[in-house]
Amino acid sequence: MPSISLYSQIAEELARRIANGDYPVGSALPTEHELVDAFSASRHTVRSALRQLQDLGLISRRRGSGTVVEAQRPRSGYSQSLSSLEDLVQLAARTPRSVQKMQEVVLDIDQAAELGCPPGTRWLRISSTRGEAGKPPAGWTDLYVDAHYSKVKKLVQAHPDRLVSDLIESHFGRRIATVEQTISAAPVPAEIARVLEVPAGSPGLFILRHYRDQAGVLVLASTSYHPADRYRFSMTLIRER
Amino acid sequence: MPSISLYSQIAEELARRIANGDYPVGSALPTEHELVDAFSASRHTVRSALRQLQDLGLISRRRGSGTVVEAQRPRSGYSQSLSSLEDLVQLAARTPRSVQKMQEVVLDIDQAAELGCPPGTRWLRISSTRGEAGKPPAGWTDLYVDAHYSKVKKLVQAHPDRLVSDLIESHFGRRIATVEQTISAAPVPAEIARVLEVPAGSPGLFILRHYRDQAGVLVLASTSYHPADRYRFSMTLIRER
DNA sequence: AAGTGGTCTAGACCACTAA
DNA sequence: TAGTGGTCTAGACCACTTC
Repeated sequence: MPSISLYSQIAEELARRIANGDYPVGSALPTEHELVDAFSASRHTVRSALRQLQDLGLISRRRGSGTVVEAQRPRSGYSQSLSSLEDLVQLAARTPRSVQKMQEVVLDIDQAAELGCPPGTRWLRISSTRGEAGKPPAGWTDLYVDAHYSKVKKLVQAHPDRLVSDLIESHFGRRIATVEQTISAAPVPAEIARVLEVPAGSPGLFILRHYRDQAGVLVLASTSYHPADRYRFSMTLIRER
Repeated sequence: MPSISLYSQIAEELARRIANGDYPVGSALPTEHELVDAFSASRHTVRSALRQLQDLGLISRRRGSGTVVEAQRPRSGYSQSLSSLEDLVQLAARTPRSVQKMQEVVLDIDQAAELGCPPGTRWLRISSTRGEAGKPPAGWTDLYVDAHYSKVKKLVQAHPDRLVSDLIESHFGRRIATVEQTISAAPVPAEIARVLEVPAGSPGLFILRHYRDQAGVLVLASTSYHPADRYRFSMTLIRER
C-alpha cells in the first residue's frame, strides 16, 4: 500500500504521460469528468492532481475550453530574485545622487536609437552622478522621464536618496512591472569623462535600462556610464527545485 | 454582490489581519474549525483561502500542530528566470567555441585574487574564443576546471557545442547549484586583444563567473573579455505577483 | 485522548466557451 | 445549448502532534 496520496499518484501518472508525449504540448488533456472515470476518483481528487500539474507549469486551464498541455517537463532553471529595485541598482542603495542637470529634450534620431524610444518625442532628462563624498564619482546616469511627469523635478530634489522610479510609483501611481537591462562595454564619452575624472575614451561599463508598466508602455529609461574599477555588477543565480 | 470568490475574500481578510498585526508573525492562526465558524463557510472554502495565503508565503501549516504566521506581508520583488545556463551564457547558445589552448596551471597570488580561488592550487585552464565564422571573435574565455576533472579535455574537444559546466554535470554527476556572476569594464589585455583583433587596452566587458555545487564548493570558474560593440549582456526582471 | 491539518467522496450550482 | 472548469457544501476517515 503506497502511503503517497491518491491525487499525487494521479498527478505523477499524468506527468509521465505528458513527458512520454502521449499528450503533446498544445494538445488538450482529458476533461475532469473523463479523468474521474479513468482513475475512479472523485472530482475533488482529480482537481487536486491537476492543480499540482498547474503549479509545475505543465498545464493551463480555462473555464469553458478545457485543459491544455503547456510543457513536456517541469522547467528547472536558474533564477535571480531581487527584493527591490534598489538591489538592482545596487549603487543607489549605498551612495547618494548628485543632480548635475535637468532639462526637457526632444530626442534626435541617434539618441532615440540608443534609447530604443520613438524619435521626436519629448522627455525630461535628469543627469546625475553617484559616488561617495570626497572621491571621484562612480558613475554618470542620464534618466529619461516622460515629459508628462515633469513634476518629478521637485520630488527628485526633495528626495535625493530615493530612486526616481520609486518616486513615480508612489506619486503618480504608475506601477513598474518589468525592467530590461542591457550591459555592455563602451568608451566613456568626453563630456562625461571630464566629470568622472577619467581620460576621454577610457573603458567604461554602459548600462541601458527600460522600465515598463504592465501594458509594456515605457515609463522611464536610463543610461549609465561607470569607469572600470569603480563599479561592478554582481548577481547570483540559484538553480530552482 | 461582489463577484469575487468567497475563499478569496476570506484570504484577503486574513491577510489584512496579518498585515495589521492582529496575528503577529510566529503566532498561530485560528484553526480551520474556528475559521469555518467565524466565516460561516465550509471547511473546503476555508482551506482554499488558507492555501492562497500559503502560496503567498504568509503562513505555514503542519498537521497536528496548526497554522503559523510566517510573514507580515507577501514579499514582492523582482526576479529573473533563466531556463538554462545557455540562457545565462547567451553567447554560447548561438556561437561555437574554438579552443585556443589547454594547460594545467598553478595559480599565482595575482591570478588567485582575480579568480577568488586559493593560491597555489592546480587547475586545468581551457582558453577559447566564441564568435561567428568569418568575423573577429566576440569574446575570449579562460575556464578554470578543478585538475581532478582533467578528463574533460577530451570531452571539450568532442563536444564543441556544449558548455563545459554541462559536460561536468553529465559526466561527473556534479550538479551546479549556484552561479555567481560579476560584470565590470576593463581594458582588454594585450595578448587577448591580439586574438580578438582590437587595440590593446581598448574597452572591454569583463565577466567573472563562479560555479558552485550545493555545498558551496567551487566546481568551475571562468573569466571572459568581450570588446565593446561585440557583445551585450541583457536581462529582463519581472516584478513578482 | 483530543485536536490538528491532509485526504477523499458525492453532489450541487455557476460562469464561461465554443459549436 | 452542451460541455468545460471554478466554486461551494456536508460529511467522513486518517496521520500526526500535543498533552
